[in-house]
Amino acid sequence: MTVVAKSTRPKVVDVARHAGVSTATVSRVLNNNPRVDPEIAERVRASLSELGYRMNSVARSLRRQSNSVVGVIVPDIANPFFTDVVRGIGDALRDDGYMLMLCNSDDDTDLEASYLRLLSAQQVSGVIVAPADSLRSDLTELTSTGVPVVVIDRLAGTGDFDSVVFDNRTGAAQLTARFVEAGRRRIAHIAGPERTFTGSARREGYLEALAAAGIATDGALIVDSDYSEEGGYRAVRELLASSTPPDAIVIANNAMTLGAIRALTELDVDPETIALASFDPVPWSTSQRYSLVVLDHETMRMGTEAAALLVARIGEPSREPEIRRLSAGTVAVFAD
Amino acid sequence: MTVVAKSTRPKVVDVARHAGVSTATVSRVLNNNPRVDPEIAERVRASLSELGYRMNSVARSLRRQSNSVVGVIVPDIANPFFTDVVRGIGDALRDDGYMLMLCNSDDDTDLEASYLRLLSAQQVSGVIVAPADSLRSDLTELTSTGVPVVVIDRLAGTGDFDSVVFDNRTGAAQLTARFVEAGRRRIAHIAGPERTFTGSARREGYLEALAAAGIATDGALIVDSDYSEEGGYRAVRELLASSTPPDAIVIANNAMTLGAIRALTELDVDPETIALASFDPVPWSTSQRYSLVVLDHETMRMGTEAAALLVARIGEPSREPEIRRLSAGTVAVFAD
DNA sequence: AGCATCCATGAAATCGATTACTTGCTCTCT
DNA sequence: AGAGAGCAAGTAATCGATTTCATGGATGCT
Repeated sequence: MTVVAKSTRPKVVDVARHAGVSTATVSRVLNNNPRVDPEIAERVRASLSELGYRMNSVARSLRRQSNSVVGVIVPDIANPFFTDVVRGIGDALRDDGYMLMLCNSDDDTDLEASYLRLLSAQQVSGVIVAPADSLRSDLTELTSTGVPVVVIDRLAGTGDFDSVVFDNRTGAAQLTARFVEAGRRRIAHIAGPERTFTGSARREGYLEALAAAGIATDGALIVDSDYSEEGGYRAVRELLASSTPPDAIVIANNAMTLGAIRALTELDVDPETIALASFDPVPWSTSQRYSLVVLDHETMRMGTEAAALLVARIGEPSREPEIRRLSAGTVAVFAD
Repeated sequence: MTVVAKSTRPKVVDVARHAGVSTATVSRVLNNNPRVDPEIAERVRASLSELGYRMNSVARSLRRQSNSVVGVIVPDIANPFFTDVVRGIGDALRDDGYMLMLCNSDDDTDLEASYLRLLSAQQVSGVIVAPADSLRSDLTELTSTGVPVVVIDRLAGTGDFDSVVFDNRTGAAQLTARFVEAGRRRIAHIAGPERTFTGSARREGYLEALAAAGIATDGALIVDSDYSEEGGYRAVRELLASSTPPDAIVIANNAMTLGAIRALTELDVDPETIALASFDPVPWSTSQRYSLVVLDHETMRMGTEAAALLVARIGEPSREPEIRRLSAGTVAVFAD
């Protein structure tokens, strides 16, 4: 028989009135402050649930000057690599009571910058960012206002930030060496943009492995591309147009690998004549026609490590910045 | 030669002092209120940029009683289907100045409920949720506190919410009919959970198409599964163990399709003897061995429509709830 | 008994931006 | 000229929870 009251959210002051105590006491109960009479605490808790009290975190954040939100900026949420990383971050941070504010920079530095500003305005506790470019300058805006930042996947400028990256050079060298051991000699590389951290490191690893094996570098076997599916597609068509086509290709990321496979399929290249190697997870891939090995980074781990670094920095803002290099990873045979 | 001041973020009152005006005026300038002298506005803007003022959105949200944040809850961010939807939402809402708070419910109703509470506490402007289950009760907690909600992909309870869903029944019927026309007769169905909206609708469509074609339903050809890759794998092994195996399979989602392909590959089934049809995008898939058609929903559109509905409801909270049924989609030949 | 301690509790300030209300000036119209 | 409209700008209240500081009662110690 209760009258349906205008459903306005009860506030601490309402609870206080209902329980016959002050707002301070209610707040103490809400925050499990032990300095409160158990009996009164019980009464407050009763009022709390009777009135259906729901905390207003905005008010709390304003007063506490801190938030339980962490911003995450990735270049492309549709890329399984970043999806995995985000999952890792989310799972790890949930345990510490943080929520994620996810932003998709689309590899656009301006958009990224605007998200950084927005996140900073939201007073987030910290930001984890996979930079669209090597944009040290923009990140300093955050750090200068004291927002903890962790950079992932690609390093930004010098080592002033906590970072988590893979050992891309060694990884690329591993993949390349694998081909060498298998007797391949015309090993091509579809490279990521030279200006990107991962692109240049992977290229270096490839070159290094060739040098170590005493195989001469052939400029025609290195195609600069842009990490896109379409880029991989075009690169393969370019490589195969040669009179002396490659017998193996080390491809710098997963999207380009898909494009490469599409091109091979379209050109109906004999699977026997070519082998592929790629970086990053391609969990939804089901190609079984062409030989493909991928570097199995522990992708989610990049997320959990980043989360750990961020939590550490939030707890101790003056820590020395730390760069964690995750080992190159094991080679996973995807199709052979 | 400037002394590095303790980098404390300037507030409106600081800007006001610096520009020799009141905080009200500064606020008016910040909000582009036209009722302010252009000259003074200019002076304020100068102070604003000179001091490097950065809005504190938490304070603004508290005062305005609204936020420019929208919560999004999906069962699995790693699923390309939801990734696309989230992209659609994000792109659409960015234009309206909203940020996304992304939550991964992992198909766990409890986790989902806890996220709903958190989002509500964050005073988000609205929530877009793909329910883990048909959990009407939990969503009412949001609506009762007046938080606009849009339900996507799966309907929740009766039509009390704005929703965007695909016409799953018709879609399943289309896929099935396609097989019938191709002369297939033993058409199997790997079904999603009966209790899910999509699972039951897709099953109905399958049955409906068989009935329309006058093909008797064979219970042995319908395998109940759980939308997981592993579930699809097991289902195919079960179907193929029969003495009269199917010549086509309509599979209720993308993850199960991957499992199915894995099973077929492992069993080395002759691609000529079986054809597959599936729902939802599998953008990273590159299987070309088995014939596969997928229903090409406009997945991102589900996101943009949801965003549009949400914005409409935020603008007019008393709107009549609206259910948008996106057409079944066109059949896309993935590999044939 | 008398005084110091301790501690539960409450009153009120606080976080930073917005905005209802007020003030006082200018301009117009009679 | 004087009343009233119109408007820019300022003062102070406000959003809701937390927290500092003050208060008073109970306990312990000499």
